[in-house]
Amino acid sequence: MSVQERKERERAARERLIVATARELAEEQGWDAVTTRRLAERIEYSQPVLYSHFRGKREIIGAVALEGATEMAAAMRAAAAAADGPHARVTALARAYLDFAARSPAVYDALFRLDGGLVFADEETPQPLKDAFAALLETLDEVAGDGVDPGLFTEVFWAALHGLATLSRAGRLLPEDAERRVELLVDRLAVV
Amino acid sequence: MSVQERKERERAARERLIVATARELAEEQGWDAVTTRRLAERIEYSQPVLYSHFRGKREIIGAVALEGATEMAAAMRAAAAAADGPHARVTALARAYLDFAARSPAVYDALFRLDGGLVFADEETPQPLKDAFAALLETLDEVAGDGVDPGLFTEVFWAALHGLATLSRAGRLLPEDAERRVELLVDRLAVV
DNA sequence: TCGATTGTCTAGCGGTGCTAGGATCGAAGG
DNA sequence: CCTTCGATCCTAGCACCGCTAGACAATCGA
Repeated sequence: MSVQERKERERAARERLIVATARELAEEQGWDAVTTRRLAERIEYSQPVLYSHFRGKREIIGAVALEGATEMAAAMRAAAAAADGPHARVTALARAYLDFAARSPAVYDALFRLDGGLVFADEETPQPLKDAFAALLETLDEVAGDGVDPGLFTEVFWAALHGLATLSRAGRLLPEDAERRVELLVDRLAVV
Repeated sequence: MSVQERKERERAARERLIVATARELAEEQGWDAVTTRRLAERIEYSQPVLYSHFRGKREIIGAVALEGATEMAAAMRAAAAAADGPHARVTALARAYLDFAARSPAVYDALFRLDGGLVFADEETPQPLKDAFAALLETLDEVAGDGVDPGLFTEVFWAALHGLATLSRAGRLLPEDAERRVELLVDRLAVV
């Protein structure tokens, strides 16, 4: 059975290569540049190989998104853990979120702007996505305020961050005020 | 000169037809379905005619966006004017914004999600976009709070609304809590 | 009436996501 | 060791995309 195991290992390695390459290409030149032909050429296989791993381009985007969700959750937890006190924790969380969106725009797009065929706010939501939301919730729970459902509060806070992230990147907000916007948002939304 | 005037009128009418048809098609089947071929067929002209009015598909999206910005500004002003007191005004504004995004998703996408070649937060920003931001500012000015720049406050509030609008439509937020999210957002952000 | 200009269309270019079908290669059985 | 056979991969091609060159017809001014 060792032969078959080796093949499966190789196959899994190639799948990781596809996802990693798609991500690279997307970060370098944007998702529009991630065509099945270019992607296939970069991994040095022909196009149909991609379709033996994924149903289509959408699923590849989804795979990048899941990978990104895990990293994002880790980044947010690390930032929150390094801060003292509720207010500082929330600020650090917000900065980490926006930082991730700014540093990895392609991954952020895969997660929240493009259609990666992922299901949200549902039982069938993949674990990494649930976990990213949980990472937000952990820190925001303590500043939701009395009588306010922490889940609801997290949704609103998340939406605000998402709005800042997307509008900033699209050049629809003045870049120099980014930090002031974060402070205003945290000061107003979080109940300390 | 009357012949030339007639021709210009007809040309302008056809341009309006293009924009209106693109919008219709986008609302019916999404922007992906708005191809130059389909659009040309619907207006009963050949493809190249589109390019005698617009540089490309992107500019058509931009035209739909500008049209939408004017309507959105009017809707927000009407909603705010019909409410009494700062808190009610801001709530009405937020509802009007989210309502517009939900009712006209294609127009909202043209405005804020797709690349319509429009410039934001700049001197060259088209008037309808400036005016839509002004409509937000007018109502939010009175609830920005002491020592907070109304423009900055408006950006943050707008970003929050944008986040709610996009995440809701993408199925990333539970639909049934929409109203509660608006209330929470307004209660926290607006200083009355 | 004739030439020039304007307007529109047909046809086609290089690209996209995706797939059918044939070639090739390696593992298992005689 | 050789042969068979199944898995694996690639070539070639589909229908569609945004966009444009160049042919053609209609209209205008001289």
